[in-house]
Amino acid sequence: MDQSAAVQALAALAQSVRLRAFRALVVSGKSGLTPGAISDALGVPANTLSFHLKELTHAGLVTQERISRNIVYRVDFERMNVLLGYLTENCCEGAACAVEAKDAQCLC
Amino acid sequence: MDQSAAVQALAALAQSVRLRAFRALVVSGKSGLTPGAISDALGVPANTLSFHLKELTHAGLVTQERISRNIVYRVDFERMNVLLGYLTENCCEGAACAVEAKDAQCLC
DNA sequence: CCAATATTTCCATTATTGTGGAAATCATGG
DNA sequence: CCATGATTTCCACAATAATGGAAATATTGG
Repeated sequence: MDQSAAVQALAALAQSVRLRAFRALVVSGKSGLTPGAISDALGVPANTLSFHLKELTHAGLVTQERISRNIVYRVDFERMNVLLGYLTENCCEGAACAVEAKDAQCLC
Repeated sequence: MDQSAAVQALAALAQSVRLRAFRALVVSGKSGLTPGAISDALGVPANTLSFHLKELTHAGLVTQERISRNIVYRVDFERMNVLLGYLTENCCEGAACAVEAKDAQCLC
C-alpha cells in the first residue's frame, strides 16, 4: 500500500454516512449487504448512498458482487488489515513499547 | 469513542501532509518530534504544517508538550488503538473469521 | 531587557466534497 | 418482451478544506 492509496482509504472512512455503512458491512461479515438494505438501515436516500458506496469501492475497502437483481457489498478484510498496518509501521523505531498492546496490534 | 470523534480522527489522517507527519511521529515513538523537525523532514512550510498539526491535535491523535523553546508532538497511542478498534467492532457478528488475523487485530 | 529562534494566527484564494431530485440503466420474473 | 424493482448517473448548489505569504506571539539565552 502506498501513501496515496492510504489517504484515499482513510478519506473514504472519514465521512459519517460512509463510516456507518462500512461498520454495518463489518458486522455483516462474509454475507455482506445490498445497497437497499444499507439505505434502509441508515435512512439515507439510495442515490446518496450509491455515491458513498462508490467511494468505498474505489478506495478498495469494499467489493461488489451482483447476485440476481441485487448487488452485494462486502468489506475487503485483507485490504483493511493492510491499511491498519500502514498506520503503525515501524512504530517506535522497533524499541520496546510503553503501552502494552491488548487485543489490538502493537502500537507502542 | 463515538462516531463523530472517529470521523474527525480519520479525516485528520486522510490528508497527505498529516499522514506523513503522523507516520513520522509513530516512528519517533516516545521521544516525539518538534514542528521544526517535521517541517524539515517533510519539506512543508512551517505555517502549513502548524495548521495540520492542529488538526491532528484536535482529533486527539497527538499530544503536545512544550520543552524550552520547542513544542514536542507525540502520537497518543492509546487513542490510536481505540480508533482502530472502533473500525472493526462486532466483526462478522462474532462468527468465526474466514481470513486469519496475522499480526493485526481480528478483522475476519 | 533585547535579540534570536520557534511556532502559531490571520487572511484570501482555490479546490474538493456532500447532497438529493430527476432521469437513466440494468437484470429478472412472469 | 415488458413491467417491476434495484441501483446508478447526471446535475447544480452549498459547504468545507488546503495552501502559503505576512504578521503576530511566545520563550529563552546572553
